[in-house]
Amino acid sequence: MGRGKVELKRIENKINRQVTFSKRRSGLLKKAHEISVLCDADVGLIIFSAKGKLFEYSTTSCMERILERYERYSYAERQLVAADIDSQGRWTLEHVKLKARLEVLERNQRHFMGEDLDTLSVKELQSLEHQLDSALKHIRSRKNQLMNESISELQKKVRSQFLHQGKKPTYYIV
Amino acid sequence: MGRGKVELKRIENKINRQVTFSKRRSGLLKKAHEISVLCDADVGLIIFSAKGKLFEYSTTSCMERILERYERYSYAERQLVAADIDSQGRWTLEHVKLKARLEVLERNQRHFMGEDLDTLSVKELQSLEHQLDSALKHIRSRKNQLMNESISELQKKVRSQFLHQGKKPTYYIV
DNA sequence: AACTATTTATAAGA
DNA sequence: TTCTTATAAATAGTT
Repeated sequence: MGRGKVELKRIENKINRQVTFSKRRSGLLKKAHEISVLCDADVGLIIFSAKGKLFEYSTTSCMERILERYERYSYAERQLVAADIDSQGRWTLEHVKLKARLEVLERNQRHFMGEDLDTLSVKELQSLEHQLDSALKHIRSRKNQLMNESISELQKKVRSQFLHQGKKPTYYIV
Repeated sequence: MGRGKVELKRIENKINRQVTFSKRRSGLLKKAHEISVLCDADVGLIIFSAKGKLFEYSTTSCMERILERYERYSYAERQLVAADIDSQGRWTLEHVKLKARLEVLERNQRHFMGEDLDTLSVKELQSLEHQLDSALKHIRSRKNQLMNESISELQKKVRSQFLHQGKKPTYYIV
């Protein structure tokens, strides 16, 4: 659709690729919305640009809802092949949901701990790296804040001891 | 795109709706694939038909991977869903165990993401810091390994082109 | 499941 | 980036 045919392969020119991404992204989101309205379907669409920026659409405006539904569906497919979920009732559903969720979290956690990295692509590793970098910044900042607070607290104590009891203050390395 | 314009609202005729769903579904999946190839994007698409049948596409052929990446991005929302699960829960022993584990994992995960640090002591913060530091080392090392492998692969290709076709090799910055 | 008249998406150009 | 426009592609209605 356009002045020329395009081959289905990565667009080498960076500018072009970015422009095409922007155009096709909006087209895709639009069509996702259309099928969901016209045909009463439940759609979830996640797009990460090459740079890692996230775009999303979901019918219910709640992606988590559809992801859960997906997890449930695919987990059920995997684990309960022959089982009839309906006949086992609500407990099974809840259970399956929890377990699916747990699996995702556990896998995630391993990644956060630098384990189980073999299945990740360079792109995914980079995303993880940035996330951890940013987390470390927060952690260090909080740690420094706490340490500074405790230093101030100690200094205050020492000063008041000095003033009220006429003792010579002793300083500790903290 | 067709013999007539269509209004953006649910197609009332059931047959029509189903046919349109089938046509547009394949169009949507195709376009999702195209943008991912052309523009180097990572796409996950989930479609539930009105009847509840699942159709899906994901760039890496591994939906779980992209969902995880998504979860990492939009962490805050997950908390709400977890709360939702809690309120619906069935209090069986198994459930209690699963949920306890989930809670621990989720709390942990927040810490790994540098969130919710207010309740941690200096010592705990230091331990977290070291853990993340070490995780980052693993991640970077794995990333570098993958990148080096792909560089070697490319160099091999370039060399073989040179040897077998008598072409002067061209070197790119990778 | 095919066919085609039209609409829609979009590649290239401005 | 945004708009314009020629053309490719998708698809609504039909067979």
